[in-house]
Amino acid sequence: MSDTPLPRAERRRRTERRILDAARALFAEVGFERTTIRAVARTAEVDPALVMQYFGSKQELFRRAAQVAPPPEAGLDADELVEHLLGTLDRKIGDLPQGSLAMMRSMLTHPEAAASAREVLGRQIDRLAESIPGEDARLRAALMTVIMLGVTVGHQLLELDELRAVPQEEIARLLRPSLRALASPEAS
Amino acid sequence: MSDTPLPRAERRRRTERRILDAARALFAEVGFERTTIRAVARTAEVDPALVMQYFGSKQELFRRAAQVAPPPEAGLDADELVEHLLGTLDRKIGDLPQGSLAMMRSMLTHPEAAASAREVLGRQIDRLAESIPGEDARLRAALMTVIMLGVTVGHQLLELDELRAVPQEEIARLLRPSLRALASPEAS
DNA sequence: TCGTTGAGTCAACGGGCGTTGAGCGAATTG
DNA sequence: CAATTCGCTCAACGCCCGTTGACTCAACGA
Repeated sequence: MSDTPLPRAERRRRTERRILDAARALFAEVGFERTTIRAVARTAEVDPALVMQYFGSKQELFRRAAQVAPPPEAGLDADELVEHLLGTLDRKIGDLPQGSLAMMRSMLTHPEAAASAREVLGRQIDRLAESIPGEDARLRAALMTVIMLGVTVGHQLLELDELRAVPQEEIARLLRPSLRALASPEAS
Repeated sequence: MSDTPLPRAERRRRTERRILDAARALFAEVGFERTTIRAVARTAEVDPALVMQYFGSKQELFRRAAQVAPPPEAGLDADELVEHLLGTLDRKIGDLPQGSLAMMRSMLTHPEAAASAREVLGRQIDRLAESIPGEDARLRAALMTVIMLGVTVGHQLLELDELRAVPQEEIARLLRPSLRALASPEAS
């Protein structure tokens, strides 16, 4: 068997990664307060003291683990914007979204997560508002944003059967007119 | 001064109420995990042991404090339904809504709160679906529900400036077409 | 080969938590 | 007025948490 004992630096990197992965999964699953350093360490098969040694504090570990997806780029028209938002719906698995879930899971109870969520949503609102005409662009942008927030919370965090039972395209199809109504102001 | 020493039963009732009010406020503000029996007792100006004596456990205290608003009645048509939903937007202050906030604040991190939220939202989806024609009524109802959820979370819990800055009627006005698009299926 | 580094462990700390049981003293009851 | 009830407090319990400092030992560099 290939038992090259692995160089020290590589071992270190892998261990840190394992801790970060474990933290991400736990933060995403049960949120900041119910995730313990001890549980993270156990999952990563490591001593709790090592988690502290690498990340300094639980708060800092959370900061490193809970990363959020970047907001959409500027310079889209209203329809492109809607499609971009709907496109974000399907990112369920993988690395970055797991971090986003951790952030969202904790945003109602952990102050720092709330601050971060506000900042990210604020940036998304800014981007959206640039592409929406009219006086109340910011409010419309905010509503589009919280609509997506609600769908995500209901789907990913509360795991509502009604949303989980159908493919993402079906949700996107039904949601499209609602978002369009907000993206392009006109007589209804 | 009127120093009628208050009958025992009355004192008891008032104390229990004070505890319940304190619990509601704290659960609504920081959620289940960060709310401590000791803090509730301090706020209600009472000994922590008394809270236990009256409510048995922190979990049971939460159950009593975090009550949710009843779902809409059945038998409305689509437009009435939309108006009913929009009407629920303004309940910011008062007693029952404080309980709802407590529930919502904790639903992403406290399992029992999550279960309760799922149940309440499920009932609301049921009610809405009854009044919506078409094959995908339940999915449409679910989307209307999570849209309102998103607005409420953004407004009441995350306290997004963009939503707090405008009167509730303005939000209702902009949201109405989006909800109508889901409530009454037709070619867009 | 041998001293040095550094990844990883171990045992313990101080503190806050939910919870409990004994007790006090004023309102109630006969 | 004596006996009893009961609202309420006090002091403590065991537990788990985040965090720390001393330690072990294999990989490394000279």
